[in-house]
Amino acid sequence: MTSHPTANEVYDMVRKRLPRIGLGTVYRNLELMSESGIILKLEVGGTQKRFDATVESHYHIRCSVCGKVDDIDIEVQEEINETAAKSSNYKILGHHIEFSGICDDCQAEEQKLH
Amino acid sequence: MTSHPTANEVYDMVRKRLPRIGLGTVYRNLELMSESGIILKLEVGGTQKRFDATVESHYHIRCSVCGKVDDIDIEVQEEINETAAKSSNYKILGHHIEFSGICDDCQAEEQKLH
DNA sequence: ATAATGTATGATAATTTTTATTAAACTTTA
DNA sequence: TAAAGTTTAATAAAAATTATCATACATTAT
Repeated sequence: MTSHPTANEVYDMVRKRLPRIGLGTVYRNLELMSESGIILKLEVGGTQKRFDATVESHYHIRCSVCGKVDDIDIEVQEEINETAAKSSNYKILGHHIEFSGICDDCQAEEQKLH
Repeated sequence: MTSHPTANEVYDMVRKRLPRIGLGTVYRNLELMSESGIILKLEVGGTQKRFDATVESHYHIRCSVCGKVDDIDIEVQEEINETAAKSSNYKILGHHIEFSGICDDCQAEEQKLH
């Protein structure tokens, strides 16, 4: 899937097929899958972690109103890691860009109120 | 300060001066201060939120080993918001870059083991 | 087949982090 | 200096995640 569900949202989806599955099983398998590189665990803004079926490097945008997370399809900035390495004594491993904005659904909601 | 303490770390620091202060008071005031723009609330990777005394736009790096968060002093990419706006139907509000890496302390730790 | 061993599960408890509640202490205003 | 307003510490509650463990399920060996 292309959405970025939280563990609870995955639980709700999976339960439609496997009604007796436990939330712990969902957490455990999401963790195992992200450890083995099948999925990504996103530590984006908000209170919950989110999971991403696309493991190739890409960026995200998070709606400041509803918290929804979507992919942002812009070019990955490979060179920025070297730039960062020059002005830091960390060994740079990678980077992630998180945009914040208002999704079209929430923009429409806002319009309704005026 | 230039570090990026969690609420609990702030609590520990403040308690040295005000031993009877409560953790709730720390959370409440950090929240109020970030709402009014005196400080930043960082929603970076890891399980806890962190707070930043520097409110001017800048980027961060997080140590994958110990979780420490530092500033990365590279130029802020103003134009990237417009790039993102073109390939998204979100109304873009801003962005944040979080690098991941290994801090010098943890690099030194690693050396010790060899 | 079936017994023995290994692995994953659901149920539940425990932990961690943050937010909410509230009576009392402190401040400001009248 | 009394009344009203605000902030606090203490505590409870909520939200998210991780740990525990007996049992169910699957695999392998006999």
